[in-house]
Amino acid sequence: MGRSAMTFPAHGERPLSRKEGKAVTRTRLLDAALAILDDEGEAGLTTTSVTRRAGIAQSSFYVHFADMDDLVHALIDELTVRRLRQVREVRRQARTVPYDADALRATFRVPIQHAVEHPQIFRLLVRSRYDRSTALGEWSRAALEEDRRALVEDLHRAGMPRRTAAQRRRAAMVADGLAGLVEALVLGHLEGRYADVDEMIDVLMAFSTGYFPMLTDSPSAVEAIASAWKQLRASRR
Amino acid sequence: MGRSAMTFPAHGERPLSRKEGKAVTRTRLLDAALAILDDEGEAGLTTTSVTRRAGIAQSSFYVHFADMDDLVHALIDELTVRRLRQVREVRRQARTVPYDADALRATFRVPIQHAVEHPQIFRLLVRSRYDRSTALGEWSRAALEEDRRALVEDLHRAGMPRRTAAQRRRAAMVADGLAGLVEALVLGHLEGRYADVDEMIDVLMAFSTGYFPMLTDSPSAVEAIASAWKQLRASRR
DNA sequence: TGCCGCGCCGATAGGAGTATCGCCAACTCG
DNA sequence: CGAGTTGGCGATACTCCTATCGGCGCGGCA
Repeated sequence: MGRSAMTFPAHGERPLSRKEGKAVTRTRLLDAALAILDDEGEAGLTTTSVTRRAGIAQSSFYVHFADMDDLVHALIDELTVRRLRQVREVRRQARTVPYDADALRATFRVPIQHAVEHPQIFRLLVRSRYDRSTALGEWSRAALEEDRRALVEDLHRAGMPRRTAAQRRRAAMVADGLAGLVEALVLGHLEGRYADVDEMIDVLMAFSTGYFPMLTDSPSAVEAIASAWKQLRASRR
Repeated sequence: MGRSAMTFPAHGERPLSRKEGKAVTRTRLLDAALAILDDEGEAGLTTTSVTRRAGIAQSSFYVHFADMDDLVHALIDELTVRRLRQVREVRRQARTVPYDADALRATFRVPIQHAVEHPQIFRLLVRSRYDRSTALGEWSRAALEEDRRALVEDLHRAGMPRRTAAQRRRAAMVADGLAGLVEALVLGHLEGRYADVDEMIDVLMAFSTGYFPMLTDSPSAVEAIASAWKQLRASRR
């Protein structure tokens, strides 16, 4: 065997070409970076730690990336591509079926499944929004803002009024609230507290009935909330 | 003036005693640490950056703390004391009045006000939960778990059934959901999207009506959700 | 009033990380 | 088949951070 300490993953019969080998190493560096961000946060992300986890020498880092910023931007590009695929599926789900219980359940299920399948990406997204001075922080805030904007459009399309600034702000709050609900339960799942995704969606559906009255700009919105309280009081006698 | 580069804040007429001066410096170091965690995250937290922001020499750090871990634990102790005061107020609010609309609004308002008054602490709490390998991560997860446990107790006391593991899990999901709702809207406020706390609480109240049927372990819980859908469909014809 | 304690300081040694340099071996292509 | 390319490597210079050392000046106390 040559000088290299690298061991490639199983790759069929023939050895990798130079280009293929380089691409594999680059992918290992990106995967290593994502894993370290998940395990140790930005403080642990160094060329030394990334290359060690990727299984190459520290100086080999600079064959693939100009510096650490370059790696982080490459990671962001890759995460953005993956999220665009996910968001496209969520958008399709939200658009192609009428607004009923099954449709709403499906619009909850898609992001939950993505988060469950890619927990490192999910955690990086939700934790990075607090980073003030990093490219990851900017990426996360932009992604979450785009999610909110799209969800607000869904709510308006479903009937939530949008004529005044207060109405649009109300819709944005509902969108933020829905995202906060999903995030909280997904974290519960990832932290091992809730195993059953359908049970999670049941609770999300229950919370969601709370904003239904807002889907019509009518007195019934106020009446529905009053009615909910009345029913609660009645059921407790 | 003596050798020290320090400038004390205004402190009435008389100069500080030695003990007072030492306490002031220690407080400046803790405040500087919290500010740096907020601005730059754990990666920016070094003895050099903390002492520079506190306005003392780097080597003076070791007069007050054994090392950086010592400072972080001292910060955690201080944040824990402050949160105990806050949690006590929330507990009092949740206990001393009957379960009605005004009481529920108040139980939302207290944590929102604390977060709005202490945004750095709020952001540190919610961001640190993702830290796997830090004392701040452990502190945050413990604090949020305690919040969830107390909120679950509130829900059970308000009537949510607790006989089976599924019922307790359902209550925990509702508690997590409520926390997720509050956090999402508080972040919206801190990020400048929502200025009016009462408007935020209106939306929280609306979402909350969604879990009301769960407060009784009766067929009406299922009927209420079905009724909500029926009302939605009726209002859209 | 004088000595001691101590909070602050600058200088510094050692460690960790970044980025570069020069070399090697193997792949690629004409 | 041979020259050129290049991905990987070890060594290293430089920077930044941690932690210690010794000194200074001033507050505190007997």
